[in-house]
Formats: sequence, C-alpha cells, structure tokens
Amino acid sequence: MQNNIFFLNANEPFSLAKTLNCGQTFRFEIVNGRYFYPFKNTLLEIYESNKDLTVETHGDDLQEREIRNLFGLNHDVASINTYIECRAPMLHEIIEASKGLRIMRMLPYETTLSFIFSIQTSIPIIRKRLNLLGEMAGDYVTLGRRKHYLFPKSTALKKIQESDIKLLHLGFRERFVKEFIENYDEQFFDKLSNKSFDEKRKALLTIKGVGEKVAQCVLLFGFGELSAFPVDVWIDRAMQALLGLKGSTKKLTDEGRKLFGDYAGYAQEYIYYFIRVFGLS
DNA sequence: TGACAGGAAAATA
DNA sequence: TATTTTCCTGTC
Repeated sequence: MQNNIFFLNANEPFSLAKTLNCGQTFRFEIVNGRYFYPFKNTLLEIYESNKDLTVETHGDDLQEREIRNLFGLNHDVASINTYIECRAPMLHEIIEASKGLRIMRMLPYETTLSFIFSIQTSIPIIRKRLNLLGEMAGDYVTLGRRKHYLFPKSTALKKIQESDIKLLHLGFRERFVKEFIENYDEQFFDKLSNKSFDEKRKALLTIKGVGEKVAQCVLLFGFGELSAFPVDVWIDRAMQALLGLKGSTKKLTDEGRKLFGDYAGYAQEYIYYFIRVFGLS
C-alpha cells in the first residue's frame, strides 16, 4: 500500500474544521484529533502540525495538486473576500468570522448522489446512510483495526441488491437513488465538465431527485463553479433576515447569484456557516 | 408522543 | 407559469 505525505503550507487562512463542518461534505471522521477523509481510492489522514497541514495518503498515490484542489487551497480567498465585501458590505462580520473556510472540489458523481441523499434530511442522518451505502459496496482501506469505507464506484453500486437499498430507510428518496444508480455513472459527469454553467445546470436538472438546490450544490462542490448559490432553508431564512429578500428557491438562487457574482458560492457558505454557528440575531 | 426538520415532484389553479 | 400539496424517517 502506498503511503505518501504532503506538508501543505497554509500561511493563507485555512481551517480544516470549518471546511469540513459547513455542510458541503459528509463522510469524514475524527479519531484522536486526526481527520480521516475518503477521496478517490485513498483514505486521507489529515492533521494540523505547526502551521502546516499534514496529509498522509493510505491507498493510491495522489498528486499534491489534487489535494490542494480538493480543499480549495488553490483559491485566492483574499481576493474573493474583497470581491464579496465590495458587493455586499453588510457581510463584513460574516466574512471575518468565516475566514479559513474553503469551498471543496469533490467528484461530481459522488456529490450528486450524496446530495440526493440530503433531500429533506439532516446532516447526521445523511452521514449515517452514506456510510452504510459505502459498507454495502464494500470498498475499504484498513488502517490499524479500523475499516474506512471509500465512496462507492458506480459499478459497485449497480451490484447492490434492492433489499439492501431498503435498509437505508430512504423513504420517498429511495426511487431517486435507485434510478440514479441504475442510469448514471462517472462518465456522464466527466462529459459535462467542459460545458458551460447553464448547460451543466440543465443536464443536472434532468436527473430525478435533482432540483434547483441540489443542482447548485453539485455545480459548486462537484464542478468548482464558484458562482453557484444553493438555497436551502437556512439560506432562505438568512436572505430574508439579512437582505429582506423572499420568494421561491429559484428566485432566491438568481438573486444570490446576481448580488454576489462570480463568488456567490463563497458568500453562500460563509452565510451558512455563520448562521449555523451564531444563529440569526 | 406528537411536533418538527428537511427539498423535489406532482397536482392544482 | 406560479403556488400548494404530498412524500418519509429520525429526533426530542
């Protein structure tokens, strides 16, 4: 088994805790103060040492560039923050409180399936069901005595029995998940990656179980489209409280993208992080 | 233990 | 086209 170590210089603001806890990703674990995160065919072990971020891979080799991209360390957050604050000075306090949070760049296939799981569901339940799905598909990395399940490939998911899918207790989401597993694979999303924002969005909306909110999540976290602006109940409430805006999800999505421009996704995650930690005053 | 939390699709106007 | 209703599990 390959095992390489990267020391990522984090002299720019970076907070692993904020990045992993802001609702963009679900499947990480903390064991003895170290973070474990499955990515591609590798389990990443991540910890902060001195001012560096140390990342060990357990499984397939990764390029340092892939890890930097995964955690948004390639984003010029100083410029992004200035850009957002110029357009929306009322976010000053929220931007300050959120420093270190990065938008991750994950894999579109797993991002889409994960956010179909997220429909009308709280984060701990999403995590639990995704972990169970990972166990059913069976791909894992052993570390010490512990098995860490990777996110399943489409080929493994297609082999899961219908009776096992039932055990996930997906309720009305079950038919979305079954259709997704049956009809889509990683290549579908690879083919989309060179298309425009609007073309990707339109294609995502044809998937059963993907509406405006999930599509914006996939654009933002799966395709790196930093102008995407997912509107969930929290952002809905925040837009009314902070900006006096209300309306349908589609309308608020458009308003957010217009207001925050090229980096609406960062503005959205900052707002989400802030109100989940500090509430709406 | 019933109220509540959480988005997409289908139904309806 | 825009608004309302229905769907289901888990938590407290």
